[in-house]
Amino acid sequence: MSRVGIKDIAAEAGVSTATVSHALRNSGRVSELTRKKVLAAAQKAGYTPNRLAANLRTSRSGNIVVIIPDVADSFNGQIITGIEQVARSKGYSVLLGNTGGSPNREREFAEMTRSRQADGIILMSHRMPFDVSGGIDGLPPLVNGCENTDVAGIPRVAVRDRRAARDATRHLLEYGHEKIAVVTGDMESASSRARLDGFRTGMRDAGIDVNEDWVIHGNYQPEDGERAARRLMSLRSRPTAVFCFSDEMAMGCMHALRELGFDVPHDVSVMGFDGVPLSRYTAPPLTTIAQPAEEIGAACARILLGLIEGEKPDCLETFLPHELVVRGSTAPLKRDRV
Amino acid sequence: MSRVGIKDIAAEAGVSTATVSHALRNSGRVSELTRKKVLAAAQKAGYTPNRLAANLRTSRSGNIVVIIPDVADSFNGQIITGIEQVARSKGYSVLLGNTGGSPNREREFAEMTRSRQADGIILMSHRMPFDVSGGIDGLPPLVNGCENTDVAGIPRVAVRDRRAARDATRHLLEYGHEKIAVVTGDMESASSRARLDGFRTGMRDAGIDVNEDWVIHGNYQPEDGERAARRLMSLRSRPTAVFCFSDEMAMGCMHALRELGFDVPHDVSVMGFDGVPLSRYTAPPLTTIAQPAEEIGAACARILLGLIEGEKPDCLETFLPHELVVRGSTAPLKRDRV
DNA sequence: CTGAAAGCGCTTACAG
DNA sequence: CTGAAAGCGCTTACAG
Repeated sequence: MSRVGIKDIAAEAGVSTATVSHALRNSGRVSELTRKKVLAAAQKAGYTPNRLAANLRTSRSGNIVVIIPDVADSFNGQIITGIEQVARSKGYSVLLGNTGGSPNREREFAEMTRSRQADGIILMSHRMPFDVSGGIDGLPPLVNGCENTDVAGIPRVAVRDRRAARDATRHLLEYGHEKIAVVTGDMESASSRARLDGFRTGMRDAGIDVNEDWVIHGNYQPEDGERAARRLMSLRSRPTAVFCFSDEMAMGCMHALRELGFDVPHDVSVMGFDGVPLSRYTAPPLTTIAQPAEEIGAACARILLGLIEGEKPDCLETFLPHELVVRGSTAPLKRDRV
Repeated sequence: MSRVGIKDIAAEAGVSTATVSHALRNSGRVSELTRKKVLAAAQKAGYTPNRLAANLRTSRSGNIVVIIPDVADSFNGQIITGIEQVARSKGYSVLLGNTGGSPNREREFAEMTRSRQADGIILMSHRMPFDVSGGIDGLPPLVNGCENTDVAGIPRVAVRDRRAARDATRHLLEYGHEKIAVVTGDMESASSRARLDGFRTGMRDAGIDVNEDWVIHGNYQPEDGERAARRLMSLRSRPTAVFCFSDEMAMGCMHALRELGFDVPHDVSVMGFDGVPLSRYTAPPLTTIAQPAEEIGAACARILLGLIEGEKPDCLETFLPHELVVRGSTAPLKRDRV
């Protein structure tokens, strides 16, 4: 592999290593002629700069780490795609911090900034992986994606969760549903709490009491939706609609309902949240609140790279628009149903 | 951030930097007492080693790069999960090389080994991103996941694609289907060609001719399955079963069939390939060939890390077992159907 | 078991 | 516009 270094190029081109370095990085401090000479020598020698050396010298790794519970989750996958695109376009690489939701691993990945393996962090978690009791001044460049750490001063990109959940609720209300269940995300998460709050607000505005037996806590996975559906349908009094805080939970929910002999949407309407690509393909296709996942990721990356290069972000909260996508998994309430 | 270096720790502990380095890395060349002293000093100073410096010195980045078409794809997501787990357990980090199938980007990410940003590559592509006309001796540590580059000497981890596709075909044949369509992956890919070959073998063994109008080429995405279904159902002579080379295509296929008014499985049986988590949750649940995706990723990582540390792999081809998972999307052929 | 010192391959003031 | 030289913060023979 590339055993040839900047010294060899300097010798070959008959200039100093300083000049080679400038020419290679196009710093503009080198005459056109010299630059050409250097480039030719580098080309001829098949030279590739050793980034490890440049990294040490500049104290920058050129990496960002994205701390995320599960890469294999559809929504997370989209977020990462957006992050990667922007990072690459600006010469950065993405380190994968897959945590499975473990606070320990979140902290381990966050440590990569201290050990200089990463220049900044995109954090898709509601937990702050650093001690901020002494303020946030010592923190590395850090951006929150979707989730909110409840630490003031950390930039964040997300949809307006509260409003989005209220919009979902209104959709079900407009369809005549009053017996509405929700399957939440982790209630430690401010974003999940905001969604629940949006649901409650929507219900209150319509003058309808929330049945607390129909508030089931999940964690965004299909299994959680499945379990929730079984629980709900075993109740004496059953909901006519279920609003899940993720599409994957909605898929699990629909699956369980079907197995229990309920028809979606005629017996029970089901809504999701996220608008993942596969939500179009379920049977029936899923009504959902679509989030611009790739753009959220892209915006996170843009803000983080700005932070790394020393910019102050324009604003701490960037809200991207959500969209109600009505498909076949919700239907107007049949008043005469069993 | 950590402005304190090994020199500060050395001064604090009253030893040399060499000793600090040994103590910190537990090289065993330091007395227990000295080690304790050093560790205490490091602890007290809140010292975190600068990996950039260690990297330059040892000429190892501690990173591997995974070159993959689409992180957001369910199957790819599982593979990456397996890779990440093993890499982390051995102290390596994973750089994300999302290519969207672009040969250019594949090459760019592959260059990260030349620039020392990565110590090795897991390549989920059928294209070799290096010039191997002069042999494979100059190649960096490299492992092929699932895909096959057709370059001899590159370790590879996959299922037996040919056999797996034949098993799928046999399942449909056992259900009485003879009019079987396939939706393939990229035919540039040896793995997709092997699956098609397995299908043809299965058909031939049953003495049934393959109708070439029913061989549709896709690229693993739901849209491809959708398009294939529309094409197939517009034919004068229609298949009674469709075998898709990915679950996502099968989902798209089922969706289109439903929209066209066909019932799955009673009018048309549909099979997938991969066994992604969501395949359980489709309606009807998807019959598929399950691949041990996480284990494939894990095995890739294990072999690659071995290669990086100088081991020769036991064998160049590691085949992991696939499994036919029969669910509701396939059914015995109704002889009397329209 | 411990230390003095070289060096990994770049970048960057500084001087000319 | 160009060069000589210091130095980023570690690790590692080498010597004792």
